[in-house]
Amino acid sequence: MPNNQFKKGELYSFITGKASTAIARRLQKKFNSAQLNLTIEQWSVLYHLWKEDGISQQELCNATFRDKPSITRLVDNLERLKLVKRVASKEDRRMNMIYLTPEARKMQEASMDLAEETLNEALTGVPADQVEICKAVLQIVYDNLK
Amino acid sequence: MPNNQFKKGELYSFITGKASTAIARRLQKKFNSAQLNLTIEQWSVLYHLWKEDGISQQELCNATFRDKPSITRLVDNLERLKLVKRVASKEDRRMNMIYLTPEARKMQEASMDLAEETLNEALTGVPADQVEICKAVLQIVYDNLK
DNA sequence: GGCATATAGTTAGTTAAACAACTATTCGAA
DNA sequence: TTCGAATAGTTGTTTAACTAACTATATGCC
Repeated sequence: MPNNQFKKGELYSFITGKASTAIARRLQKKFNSAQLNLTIEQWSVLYHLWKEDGISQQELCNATFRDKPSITRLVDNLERLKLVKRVASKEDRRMNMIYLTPEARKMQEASMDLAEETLNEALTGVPADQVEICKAVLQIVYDNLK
Repeated sequence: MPNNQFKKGELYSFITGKASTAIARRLQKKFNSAQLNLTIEQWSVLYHLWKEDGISQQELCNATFRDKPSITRLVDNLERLKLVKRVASKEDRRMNMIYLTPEARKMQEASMDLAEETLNEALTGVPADQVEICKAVLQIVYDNLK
């Protein structure tokens, strides 16, 4: 007897990710109000570049769980916004190393503060230990499927 | 002291919904393999119509947590696939009532089985009580933000 | 060295989401 | 009763995901 047999009526919100959609929408609204001219997807790329830039598009694919065409277009748009620069690698000319511009660095603190604020709003009233369980379950789900 | 103060390094996967994205991708692959010519978004609309059809587009907006233009286009595409029909309401001529075609009804069982299978794969190794906690947390998050 | 294969990235086409602006119909209140 | 506001739905624009097909460079094996 499988321990997680799902009843059909419960499938929908798990699959459609209502909660993460709601979080992303709230964060986008905060960005707009704060005149931060960024989409959530662009922010998710910058998020990894703030930790380390000068990485390849392929590394960004892995970090952000996106495919190569998606990263190509996101980097295109970030480059048009003058937030990143493609620099051809010296060692392997197939690779573009992606570097942040000073403007992009300036956006880190404000946007991370808004993201933190959004999550705190989202998790209001949820005990910390349940948040931990939820995060762990979502990580297992991700690992099971990737 | 807020009980859910998030450390910045933990934000990303919560906001981007890695887990639900992975579930949706897995389900889409199963649909494709099974020759079910449906996107996950189209399926999510049919999902509600299988419970009750003859409802308005606005009711579909509420049920699927989408805005009106999104539903207009999804219904456009479902109509092109001959899976639904728009019928102007007699009582209120502003409204389209959306009805399933017989072809759409035929797809219910197979697609729901694949969805159930996907969720069971996703939740392999997760104790049932932790699944329940996770669902409850995601519901609270959704309610906090909507 | 040369050729098959793998890897990095781009381009094209379809589907979808978010937002703003729009039309048509209905409702409600002076 | 009519005029303003609310509601139902559509259209246009931008951004993004996914697939498939493509170019260019690198690697490895003979």
